Amino acid sequence: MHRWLMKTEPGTFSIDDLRARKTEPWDGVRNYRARNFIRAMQRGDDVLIYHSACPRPGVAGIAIIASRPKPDPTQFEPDSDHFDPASKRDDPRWTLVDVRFVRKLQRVITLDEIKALRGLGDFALTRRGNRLSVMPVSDRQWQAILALE
DNA sequence: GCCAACGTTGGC
DNA sequence: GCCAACGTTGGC
Repeated sequence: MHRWLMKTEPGTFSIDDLRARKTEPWDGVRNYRARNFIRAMQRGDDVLIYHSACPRPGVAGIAIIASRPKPDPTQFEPDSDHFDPASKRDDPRWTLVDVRFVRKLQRVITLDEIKALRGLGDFALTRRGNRLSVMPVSDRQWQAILALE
């Protein structure tokens, strides 16, 4: 069992959207490191949903992984923003999982608060200049962040 | 294989 | 809107 953090821009798809949709295929990840984390995911893994590129960046809710990793269909759709003409049907380059809503936090745990935590060890979210949209979260990180709620 | 140019992310 | 950081592309 693993824990993860997945970023989303709330102006495009927020924790409220996920609540309304219940389960959402997490398409459009086009970064190899992020993809490799997606490929390591298993049904039932816990996820922090993080709001980025917005006035109050931070953790906004909790979800779980609701499918095995599978090919992201948007890579084969020419009209999609995520179309990848180099990806092959018999060897798809990009992978997604279904993400299921669990709950919205009572408040957003902001990036500033998370940065102020100590003793979290190495954490991609607070590393300088990090742009990774899917990353692992340790048990200690998970508990420390949610303890702020 | 190197590296400059360019594009994207995302905090501020 | 700015800009630092980082990934990707493509010429050589």
